[in-house]
Amino acid sequence: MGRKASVEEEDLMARLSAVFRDVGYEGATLTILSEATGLKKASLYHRFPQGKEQMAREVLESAGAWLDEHILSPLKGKGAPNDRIKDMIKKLDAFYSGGKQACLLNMLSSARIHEGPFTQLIKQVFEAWISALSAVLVDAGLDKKVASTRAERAVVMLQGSLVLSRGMGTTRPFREFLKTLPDELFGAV
Amino acid sequence: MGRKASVEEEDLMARLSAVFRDVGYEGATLTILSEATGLKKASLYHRFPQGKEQMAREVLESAGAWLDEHILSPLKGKGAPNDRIKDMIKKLDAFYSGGKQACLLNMLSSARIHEGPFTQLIKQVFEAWISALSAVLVDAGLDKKVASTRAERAVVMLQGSLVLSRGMGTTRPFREFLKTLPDELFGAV
DNA sequence: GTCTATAGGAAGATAGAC
DNA sequence: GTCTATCTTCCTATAGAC
Repeated sequence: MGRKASVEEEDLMARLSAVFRDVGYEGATLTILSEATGLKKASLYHRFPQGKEQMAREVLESAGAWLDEHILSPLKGKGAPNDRIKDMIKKLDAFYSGGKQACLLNMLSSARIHEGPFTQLIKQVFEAWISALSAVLVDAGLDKKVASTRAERAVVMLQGSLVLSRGMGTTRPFREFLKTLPDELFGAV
Repeated sequence: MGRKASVEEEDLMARLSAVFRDVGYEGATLTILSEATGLKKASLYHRFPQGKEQMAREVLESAGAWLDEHILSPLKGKGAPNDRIKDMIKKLDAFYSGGKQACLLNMLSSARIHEGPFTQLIKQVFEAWISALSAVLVDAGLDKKVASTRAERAVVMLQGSLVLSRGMGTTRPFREFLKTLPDELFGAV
């Protein structure tokens, strides 16, 4: 881990990411991105020769890598399934700032850009997420089909709770989602 | 119903709405809106003197009114709760084109616009929706608190399933949501 | 690698004819 | 009410100094 990404690089990505998560691809102007990073436009173009599209793509790739390292890998660990889920919930809470920050996957999948270079990447991240969650449930003894259905439903509820949290101006839906997630997954309803 | 909105007016709103649902507020340029409606920019400004912001606001109000008339009112009808939900599901399927079209409430809540004039409206629509759903569940004999929780969860899953459908390039999550909705609401899990 | 300055074009918005 | 033509502003992107 951290094999090549320096701290400054990670910080740069985090700042760019925050903008895209706030206002989406079209809403993220170079002026805003410049202010958020402290780098002038020309400096951003030095780092990202292909401009905003490259920024969004690298931010998305970076988020995918972060998810893989901090969420999906631990999910594939060797603790009890219930503990692994609890660990994930803590990470999710931090990653989405308790429901105050939106998800890149949602905010970037509306890009008006020509047939979306993000489309495939977004799809892959969703699939990897569902797949990893499903594997944990299979470990917990659930039927493969049931595990798959519940894993996808968990991701659906994560996304939906973030949408409602933003739209209703309260983090309650997201917090409620995190609280009920173990039961939703393991079926103790 | 239909007390003042002419057919052409409704059609205009539907076309504008389709654009905002596809590409969001920032992504919806006047050029795109013009092409989608068949009206030149100046004609759009004649109808909407305050420009794009007014278009988005009226589209949102129009959608709220549509929801109220075609979804929430029938939900408050006098049939069996289960039938009322089934009726809603049919309407939702049509309204979201089987999961192919996104929700305005999600696509417009990212508007980079100054503190969002849509914020309050979006919140109201979410609340009205949850409230109406909750009332049906209370009619069905559920505890008020439980009804409220499940109603909100249904809206969460609606939004989440639309996000996943768009992001994964398949309407399956949305269709799956519609299929399981009655059980999710009435608790026959 | 970062900056100031600016080019070039697309965006939102308006004037005025019909 | 709708149009063509135009204005102004903002945005993306580049040139070139340091």
